[in-house]
Amino acid sequence: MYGSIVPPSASARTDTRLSSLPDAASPVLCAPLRREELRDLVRTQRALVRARGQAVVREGDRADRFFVLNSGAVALQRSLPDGRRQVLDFLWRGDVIGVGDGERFGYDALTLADTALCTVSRPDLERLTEDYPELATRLARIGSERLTHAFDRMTLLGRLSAEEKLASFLLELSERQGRCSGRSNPVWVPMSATDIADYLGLRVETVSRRTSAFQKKGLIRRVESHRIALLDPAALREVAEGGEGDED
Amino acid sequence: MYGSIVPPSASARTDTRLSSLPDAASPVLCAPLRREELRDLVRTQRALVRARGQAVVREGDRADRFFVLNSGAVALQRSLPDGRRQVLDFLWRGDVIGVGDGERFGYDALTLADTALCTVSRPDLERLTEDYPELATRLARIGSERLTHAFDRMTLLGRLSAEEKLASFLLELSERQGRCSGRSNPVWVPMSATDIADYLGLRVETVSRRTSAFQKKGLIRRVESHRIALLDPAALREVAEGGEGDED
DNA sequence: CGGCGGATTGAGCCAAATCAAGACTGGTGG
DNA sequence: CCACCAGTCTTGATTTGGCTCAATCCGCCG
Repeated sequence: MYGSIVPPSASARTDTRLSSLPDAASPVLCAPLRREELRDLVRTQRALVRARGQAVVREGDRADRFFVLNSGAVALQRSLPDGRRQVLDFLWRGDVIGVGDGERFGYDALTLADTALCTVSRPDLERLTEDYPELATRLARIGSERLTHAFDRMTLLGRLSAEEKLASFLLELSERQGRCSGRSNPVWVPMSATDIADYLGLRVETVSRRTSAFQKKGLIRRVESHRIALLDPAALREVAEGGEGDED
Repeated sequence: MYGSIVPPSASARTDTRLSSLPDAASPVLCAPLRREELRDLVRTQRALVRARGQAVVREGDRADRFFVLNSGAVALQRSLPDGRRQVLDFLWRGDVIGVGDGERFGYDALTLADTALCTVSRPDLERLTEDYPELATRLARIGSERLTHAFDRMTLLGRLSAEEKLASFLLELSERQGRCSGRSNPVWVPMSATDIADYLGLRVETVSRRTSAFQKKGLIRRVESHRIALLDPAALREVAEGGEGDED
């Protein structure tokens, strides 16, 4: 969107050595796994790093592995034969690829920035859930949250205006980054305007125009490369909920 | 849409006596449960019937029960404060409400026609999954299918034209009814045009216009009350996939 | 410094929304 | 049995939000 892709604070350290994982509390702050579970995981997991724009999984791949994001960002997406694209979700540190999926992945997963993840085979995870029943519960919760989020997204895509969509998107980014990394206000926006458009069911130009309009109204401010400050989250919330949009 | 709501073949027989359930193969043809599982279920399940337009669950209700549809049809939906509505899914005989949900339901479930369902409490179902581990697998599969379907729907809502949406909808109805009741061609359309519009992210008038256009092109024909014959499913498929739409 | 890909901005257009009548349907009561 | 009523569907006229097309502009990188 504006500037080069630089992770918010984690710097370029990719942090892929698995041995460092269980001790480091931070990289898995909102991951679904706990220390003792991770300790067992380490035996079977593999770490991997993907540069920006690489595929982690492809639609149709056998879903025989799970992935947990340590850093970076990933987009889940579907592509139509004629090139149209729908971004299904953006994934952040601690998010998981493969939970709640069936036999095969139903989407491509592409990195939006340099990304470090670790991966566990499905049989290994199944074995783990037997040793740690609470883990199964946690995974089920993740699945249900994904579904609830999918319902949110359908409502957004089907019924919100461009302005409402963009406001919702910014607030979602903020909320989600607050949960995962603690810093929710100058929001990290690693994805391109095209990615955002494909997430919201809009075109790039519309995203650009609405972003400019928000900035002109003083609701947001572009602070640096790929970062946006929410100057008036309350007003943004108002816009997102369908408030007239004429009160400035 | 046109005419009164009459279930496709099942007539008005509501079939709610639970004692009849385990023996009758037909009402649960595509249900996730098997005979022996159902036999145990019968001890704890309750049957209920809802007239057209009734709520089965409300958004925010504690998700402490599961529901299985025996007959009829249900819409899952979200409502925005200003009255806008998004239909998340239509449910048919054999479909389940509550699988993959978290602590609380994230949607209203309303009947589109007179509907018979049975319900099991969550603890009872959990007990059952211990006795029949395969049932847990089946429920997981249902959950993953719901998620995949949610991804389909996002793509439809975000990226398809009105014409493509409607064609996809008709084919989905046909496919789903084929799986559940065996009869896939004259499709049963129990929901109102408004419901369809809210499912596809369109307005009623647009649904009506596009339906008329399909009929004029000879792709479909309204055969009777709430039933539509797909005269040329291949052409409909072509339209749904983004075929130009000018070949008639 | 110059070129390239993505972002922005402008002008005009078009698909779907909106507004506004009617027509049909099913249900009700006389 | 029919007339009427309410709700839904259909069709037409018009508006409009977001798309398309087309220049730039800007930041990044070689």
